[in-house]
Amino acid sequence: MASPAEGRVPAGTLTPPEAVFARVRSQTAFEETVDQLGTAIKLGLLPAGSRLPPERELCARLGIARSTLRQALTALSQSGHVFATRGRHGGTFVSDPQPPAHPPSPDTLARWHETCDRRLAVELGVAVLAAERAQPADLDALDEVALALEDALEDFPAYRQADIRLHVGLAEATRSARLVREMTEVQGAMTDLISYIAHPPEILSSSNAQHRRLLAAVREGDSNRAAQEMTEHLKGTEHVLAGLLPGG
Amino acid sequence: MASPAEGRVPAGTLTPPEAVFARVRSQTAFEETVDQLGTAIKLGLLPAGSRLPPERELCARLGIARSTLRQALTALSQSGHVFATRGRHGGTFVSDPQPPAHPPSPDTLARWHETCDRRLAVELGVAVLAAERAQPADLDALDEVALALEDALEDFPAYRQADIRLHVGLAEATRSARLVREMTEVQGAMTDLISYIAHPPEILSSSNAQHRRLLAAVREGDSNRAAQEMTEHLKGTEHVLAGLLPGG
DNA sequence: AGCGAAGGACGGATGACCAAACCTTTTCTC
DNA sequence: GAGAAAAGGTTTGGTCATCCGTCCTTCGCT
Repeated sequence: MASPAEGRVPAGTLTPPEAVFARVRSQTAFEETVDQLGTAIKLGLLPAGSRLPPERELCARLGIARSTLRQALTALSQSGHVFATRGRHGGTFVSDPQPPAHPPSPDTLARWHETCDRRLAVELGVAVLAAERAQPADLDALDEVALALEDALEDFPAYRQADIRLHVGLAEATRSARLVREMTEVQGAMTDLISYIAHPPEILSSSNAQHRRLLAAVREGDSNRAAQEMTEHLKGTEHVLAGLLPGG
Repeated sequence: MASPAEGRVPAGTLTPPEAVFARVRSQTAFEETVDQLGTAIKLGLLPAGSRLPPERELCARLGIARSTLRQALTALSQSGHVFATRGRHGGTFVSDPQPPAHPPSPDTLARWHETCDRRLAVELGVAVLAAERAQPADLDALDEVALALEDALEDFPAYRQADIRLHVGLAEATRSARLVREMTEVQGAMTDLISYIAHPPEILSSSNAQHRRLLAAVREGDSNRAAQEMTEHLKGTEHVLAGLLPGG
């Protein structure tokens, strides 16, 4: 290496992290829109039957052209996730019921470890910040969701739905838009992994106990304990996955 | 709301999170490349004087066309961060010395809170996973960096440089490419905030004590304590920022 | 002298995205 | 019943980022 300024490389940094030259691949606006809206629907953040804002308003909010938004909506309607009606009081609506979910792709399955790692980071950050910042009103809403969870031990779709609301709600309590967004992305990825494995009520029940302890720690503003409970909670689902997925 | 399927919206989800309709803005490949390489240079991951891979190889690694890469390299060379020499054994090199850094933009300053939140999540996740997964070789390398930190109390640029190597090294110890990438992004954002504020040796010294405790916890594989030490460490810099930046 | 490896420059093809206008359907109101 | 209003649906044309391939220029090594 005959570089002009030789021999100044500190030991240990001779090889730059691979991340430096990693693929820089930006999705198109179209793809991002499909993902964002599709995930919101999949997670129930946009409930079945609900109406999306009018296209002319929505494209402004998303910061894209109407034609681009329409491409995304066309894709979502072809996959059966939304449908549109014309005329006054028409609009684009979330289908009810939703089409059956696709089984996870081999690619998704192969990267499940990465997904869990990312989830750990997001959820841990959320737990700590929520413990510091959650307002009483937030906590009351979260408690209500926790109650719904207790009643859904036998109905996994309903359970998962409430579980998502709990985790996203916790993220909202941090008042960080970024964390809310990352939480929804991560929950979307987790849903892809989770939906195809069995969830006996006993596991959901112990998961609920962890939820309760987590919320208690958040209510007390004890961020260390919140982080601890969250770690334990996540390890639980991770162990379940490890037992059922390849390379566990 | 005269939707076809009325009255099915669960209480508490009547208003979908704003994140659902948030701007979906993808950077261009050109911008992402400038950011990725620029950040790596700014952080010293690509040390001053070092040579980048040949353009024909680099564009393949980054997954972009050569002309796009050249746009990015042109931008970086116009800003003085790199320069190119032609002919055999020529190449693109990181400038030495680097051009002076720009002062943080008002926009960056206004969002410093968001940056710190994101940092918390990434670093916390890294701390926990590093405690679980770090190999003895990783730990030895990290200890070496920690030693360099001790000797740099009076020289902030050198200190910061070693600090970055410590945090990125910790991320590498998690074996998660994603976390390494997020760590570099976050450190880049933090550098923008940090470089323009005073850092008395006493603060750096107490920061070093936290580094030592953190590494000890990681070495013992005690992820809870690692998370705790990391939280404390980050709160330190956050308090310093809060005292000096608007809206603290 | 010439070969080879590097950066540098050009030109066309493609596709994503945007902007603006216009059409069609439906329902509400007068 | 005749608009008016509010929604989705359609068309068109243009801009710009990006890709791909080709060729040129420089310059150290053999």
